[in-house]
Amino acid sequence: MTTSSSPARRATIVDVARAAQVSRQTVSNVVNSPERVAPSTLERVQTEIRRLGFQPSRAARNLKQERAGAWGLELSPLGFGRLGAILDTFLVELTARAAVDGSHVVPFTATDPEAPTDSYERLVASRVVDGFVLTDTRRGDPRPAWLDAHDIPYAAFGRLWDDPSITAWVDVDGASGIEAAVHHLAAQGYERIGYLGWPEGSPVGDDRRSGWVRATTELGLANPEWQAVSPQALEPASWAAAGLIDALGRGGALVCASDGLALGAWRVLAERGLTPGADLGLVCFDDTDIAQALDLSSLHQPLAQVADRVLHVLGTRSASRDPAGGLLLPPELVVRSSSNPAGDRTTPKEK
Amino acid sequence: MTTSSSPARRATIVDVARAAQVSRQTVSNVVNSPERVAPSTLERVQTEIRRLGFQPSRAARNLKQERAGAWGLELSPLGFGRLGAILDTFLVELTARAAVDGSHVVPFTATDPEAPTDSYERLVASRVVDGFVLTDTRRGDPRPAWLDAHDIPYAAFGRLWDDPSITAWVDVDGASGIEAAVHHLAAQGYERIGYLGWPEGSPVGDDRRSGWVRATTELGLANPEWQAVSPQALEPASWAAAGLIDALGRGGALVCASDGLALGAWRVLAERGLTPGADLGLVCFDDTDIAQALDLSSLHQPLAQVADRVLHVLGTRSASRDPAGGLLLPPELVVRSSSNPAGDRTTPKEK
DNA sequence: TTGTAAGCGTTATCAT
DNA sequence: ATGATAACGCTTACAA
Repeated sequence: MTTSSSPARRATIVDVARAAQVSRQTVSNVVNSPERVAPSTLERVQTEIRRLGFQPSRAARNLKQERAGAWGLELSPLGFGRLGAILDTFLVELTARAAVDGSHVVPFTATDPEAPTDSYERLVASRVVDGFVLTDTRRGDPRPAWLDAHDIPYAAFGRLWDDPSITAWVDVDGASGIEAAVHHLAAQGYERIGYLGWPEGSPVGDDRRSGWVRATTELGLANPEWQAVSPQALEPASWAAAGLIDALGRGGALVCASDGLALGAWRVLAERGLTPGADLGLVCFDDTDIAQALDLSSLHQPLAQVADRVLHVLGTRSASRDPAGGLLLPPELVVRSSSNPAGDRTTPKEK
Repeated sequence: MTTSSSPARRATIVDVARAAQVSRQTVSNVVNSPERVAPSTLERVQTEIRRLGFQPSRAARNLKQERAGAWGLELSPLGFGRLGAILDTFLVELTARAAVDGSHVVPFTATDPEAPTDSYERLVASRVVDGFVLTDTRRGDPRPAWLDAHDIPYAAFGRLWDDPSITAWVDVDGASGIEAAVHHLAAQGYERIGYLGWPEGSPVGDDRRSGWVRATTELGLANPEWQAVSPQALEPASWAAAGLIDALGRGGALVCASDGLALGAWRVLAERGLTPGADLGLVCFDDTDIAQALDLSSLHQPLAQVADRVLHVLGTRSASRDPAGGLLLPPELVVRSSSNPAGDRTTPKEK
């Protein structure tokens, strides 16, 4: 900002037109349909565009085209800043992908918890966004129906559990991911494979658990006693994990519904002087920084792909009930030392 | 989206004008300078505004006012999705505060690491943002100088280390925070207070360490041997912490430059059957979900305040060299069981 | 291939 | 207190 009091004036389409000795329409064509411009003119104009650093004003373009070129994303306290949150990574991916076709992501926070759609209403009414990316979808979520009723485009990261006919979503296949984890652990030689999940009732949690049930049944390893539940907090997770670890014993393995729960299990192992992998197999979900830091095998959500497909759904202005919609992507199992029975990870010992 | 193929047409200022039998200028006045409108007209127009759900189009307003009403925020891989990252929380706070005066935050990612200012250039050139919020400032950061040279408003979360005359920043006072932590530990009765920090050379790390040096000197507890360094990764942090814990012994305490480093120390304690707090005091920095999960005392960064002040700096279109600028906010020490010598936290024991 | 005209929705200025 | 006019910068349709 140095000394001048107002920001530098930026070149407009007229400046370029004047400099290149053409009409402003021609400049517009150079930018938007270069193939309709004679090569010589094209180059002359492009040179001036570069020289002047011209970029079309988004405001003017938006006004004319009656679209914002932006998608709203609610930053819910549920999804951000919590243990094992992955939404920050999703935001990064979404932002990067949106930029490819010149769109933007506009984050916003809910203002009134009583009226969850108010912020959505304001943003479309003022044409700041063309539509929304939903996250943290839940049963009884009022947003999809409201958006549908108001004819507002949207796509969700997470299944829309209420209405199977709405297919404007992309999600990660938790069940098949957990299944893969169980098979991986079995292949590594772990014989008793338990599951630490969230209390029944959450769609995501129930889905993940079903993968464990399916895989252990398939392998003839099913045992309902090797299951425990805990909310997403360290203390209860530790207690639940402790019980499971007792039941499974050395040589057993534990699949956790989240990295946060796995932290509880890891803590118990650490306190008992047990090494993840060597003494007890451990695989978790989400592959957050925690899993990476603790070197835990984890199911990595393909967030870049999710972002890509979410934007695709938004881009194709087909109905939210497109029967081809509803995409389930498999997570990728990242194998680390915690599921390696020959675990060779060393830890500092007392002097 | 149901069946119709285009989104619903939103009411414009003309619709309201027609419905309320006034000119569109009067509607504009009702919205922007209600005091200049006769009470009866005011009410009539406001009723129509509500009835039609009218909101001024941002694109039109932006075009007319030649400002975007938005601030750009680069999502750097450095700041997001890493262990102990707090930028996601900062983004939430920034977004919420910006909304108060109708502004938005537009996140973006760098496209070319070789040309770090390219994305900035594009965003201002197309008038998507009026300026920027900088994070992850570092020595030799090319952005402040570039923004200054191009007369683009900005404010940084984090000191601008290169040029003390640039004061468009807000930061958290790491040194005084650590100092407070040391005093707190001393007051709790811990006698030997060590420090686990990052290798010398990072301005943030050096700043934090200086707080430890200052406080321990002041208290007559200085001992250069009670210091160790490690990069922000679990394995090296554990090794460094192990050495320190040996040197400090029971009844000592450890201040860590970050929650990530503290995780390493916590792990060592766990493996040795020691309880944070009761056996060894532990205080860390950032108060991320990890500190909360492990019940570690931690220095909480006042991100809401930082966001508030950053927007204030951007709002007042004073120069970036305003001598009144450069605000250092104290972090708040959140005391948990890890700095309580009478530590009463129970952990699940083996059956 | 290039240029002309109109309009997107708003607000600042000036007149009534 | 209210309204007419012009302008912000761009694109779409149409005319040359």
